[in-house]
Amino acid sequence: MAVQNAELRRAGLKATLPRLRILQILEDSTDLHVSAEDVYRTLLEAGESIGLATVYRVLTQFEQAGLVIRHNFDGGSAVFELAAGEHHDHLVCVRCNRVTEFVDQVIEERQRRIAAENGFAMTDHSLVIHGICSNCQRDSD
Amino acid sequence: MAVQNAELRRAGLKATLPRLRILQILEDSTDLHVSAEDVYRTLLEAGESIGLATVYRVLTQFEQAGLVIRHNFDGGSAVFELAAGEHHDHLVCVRCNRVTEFVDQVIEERQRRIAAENGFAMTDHSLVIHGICSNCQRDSD
DNA sequence: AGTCTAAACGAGAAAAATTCACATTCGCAA
DNA sequence: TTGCGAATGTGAATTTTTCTCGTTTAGACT
Repeated sequence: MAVQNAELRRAGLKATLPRLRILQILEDSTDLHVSAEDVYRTLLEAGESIGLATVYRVLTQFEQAGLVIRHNFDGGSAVFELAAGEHHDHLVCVRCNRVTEFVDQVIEERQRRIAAENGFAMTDHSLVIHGICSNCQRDSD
Repeated sequence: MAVQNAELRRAGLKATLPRLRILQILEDSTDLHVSAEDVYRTLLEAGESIGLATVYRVLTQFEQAGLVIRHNFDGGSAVFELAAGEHHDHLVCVRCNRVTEFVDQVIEERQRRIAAENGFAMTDHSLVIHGICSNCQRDSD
């Protein structure tokens, strides 16, 4: 609990109760990628009375502070992931939506070069490979 | 006009008036990436009375038929792009939202390998590099 | 050309995701 | 512990997209 407190301070955010709870939920989640609704539901289940608007606000603040990364995998709703650890990209199963992470230094390097060649100061990038995961291939007709 | 007609047939779609008009708009657009609203607005300006729901329906059908590709660059609204030509990826300016396209065979190849290594049957992929374009860098304070 | 039928359409309501407005509450520094 | 500006909760508003359903239309077959 004191840990999260320090994390928020380091990010330049006041350590308010909603922020502490939401950060805790992100850290405790077994699922790497959670939506605002997921967080809100978890809060309700825990009996906390934190508004959905606050969840959105806090997640956006976390994103701006670099604590989390927002992904728009499918366009339905955005999902958030703790920014802890190094950068990575994603494989998303188009059948079951399972997400697998990977890192590839060759791709990272090419991206830097491509941005430079096009005069872009790269701030970020996102690579999503869509496909059918091994489980779903097996289950298929 | 007969050209679009044949294109729709080839895609397995009836050549209805709304579909012909929307396909034409996509082909005529100077902007490579247009939203459903963009298409709708263009229709209104041309005095056509085609409903917004139809625009969404048609764009989704076009996507399923492989005529267009849908992107969720920012999460606001989806944008569509004619699927004509070869696959490419995107550089998006975080300031002005200008989009530049690029192709990199090394990255394409690595992606195929990564999907295979993870047991994924790759159906698609999308790589977006975010950054500040040269124009916006110059304009900056 | 005329007729039929399933598919497609238009309008507006509805749903889903997200943001806003504003009165109240809270964190924290003095 | 008190005060103030920042943050929150509620509920309404926006934005984007989908759904419903009565009407129209494209294309096959006279």
